[in-house]
Amino acid sequence: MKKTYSAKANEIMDVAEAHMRKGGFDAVSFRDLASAVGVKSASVHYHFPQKPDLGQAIVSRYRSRIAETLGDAADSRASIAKLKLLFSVYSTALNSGDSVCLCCMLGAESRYLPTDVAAEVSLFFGDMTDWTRGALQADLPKARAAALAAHIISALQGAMVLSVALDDNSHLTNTQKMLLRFVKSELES
Amino acid sequence: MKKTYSAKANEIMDVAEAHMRKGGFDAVSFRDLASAVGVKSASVHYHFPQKPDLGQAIVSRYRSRIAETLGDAADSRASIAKLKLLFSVYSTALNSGDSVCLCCMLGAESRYLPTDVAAEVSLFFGDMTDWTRGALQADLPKARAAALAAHIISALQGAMVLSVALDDNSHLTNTQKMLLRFVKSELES
DNA sequence: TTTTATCTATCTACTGATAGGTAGTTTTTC
DNA sequence: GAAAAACTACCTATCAGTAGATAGATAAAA
Repeated sequence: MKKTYSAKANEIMDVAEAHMRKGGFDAVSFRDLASAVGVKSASVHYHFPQKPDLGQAIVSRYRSRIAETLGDAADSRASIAKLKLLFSVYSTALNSGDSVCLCCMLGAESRYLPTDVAAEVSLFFGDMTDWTRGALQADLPKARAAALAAHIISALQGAMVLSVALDDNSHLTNTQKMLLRFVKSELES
Repeated sequence: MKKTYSAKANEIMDVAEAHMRKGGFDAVSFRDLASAVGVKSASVHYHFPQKPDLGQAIVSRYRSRIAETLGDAADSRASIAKLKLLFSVYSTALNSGDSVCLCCMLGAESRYLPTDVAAEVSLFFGDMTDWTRGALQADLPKARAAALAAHIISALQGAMVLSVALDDNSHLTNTQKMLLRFVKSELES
């Protein structure tokens, strides 16, 4: 199901993704993208006929990339180790772009996005909570794991917002510490 | 320091705030605002000369409104009661607008906003973490209260994003339950 | 010969912003 | 108290800039 794109299309998506993370869906324009990758705006339309096509493609690619990094949530690694891997994905995202994660940005704008794009964003959050639930499931009752997983993803997303808004990435680190503390106490009980 | 605005200016701010919560700063246009309140776009410029003026005014008004609802964090109410009041502010915001809180939206866009607006958003998060820290300070060491407060605000913000993106407000409720559980265990230890 | 990837040129719609005008109200001055 | 000045809250008209999108041409590659 994973679509492939030409090198130029990927280059366009790279620029668009970085820009979208800072200012949202409307913040990227075909003209800006074009000049950033050295073509004309009509050529961007060749690769992505409409803007929602571009948006959906970016989010979809983003999902695959993270899924690949996280791997299988049901494998033999310890729950805490998996959690730390999840944390590192968020830390990397924040540090490597000086902006919130793509889907945090687009998620906030959900009510305003083309439906195809919003749907893909919704799938992303499904991916993340599912994976986290899977990572905790070995050590917790199913319902507890699900509730805890949703909470973890929420907290991480929010911590990115504060980190960016206050220009202080320690908010993400702080929330990761708190979550780890909480999860450990939950695993013990 | 609290600026006052005419009835019409407030009406403009109401519409702008609601719209900005859904699509961010760029999603509101002077023309749309004007037609929504029954004037011409030039008249909106009369009340708010430049768009950043409007943005800052909205966030500033938002801050005052919430500060008034929360009251004094250092008064005699119990910590847990104060926390529940904080939660209700977030629940109300989510339910009364079907969108994330204004500063969650603008906070994510921080890197893209006019500096005056971004600064005001940053003050909002300062308000919130300060108040929460104040609410917890009677029962916790200072540093612990500060870290916990920042975590609570982060988690609540993120839960709003998931609630909107997944069109399921139980994410906010769930995170509030988890936070309450965590805070109670911290107070006991 | 068809496909791929680009171009030029253009369209309509909308953006924030400004200049300058007009009633109606308030405040100041004589 | 009346006239003059100033202020408030709007208006019309317009500007330059940018948005997404399309039609049709071109050149190279498969």
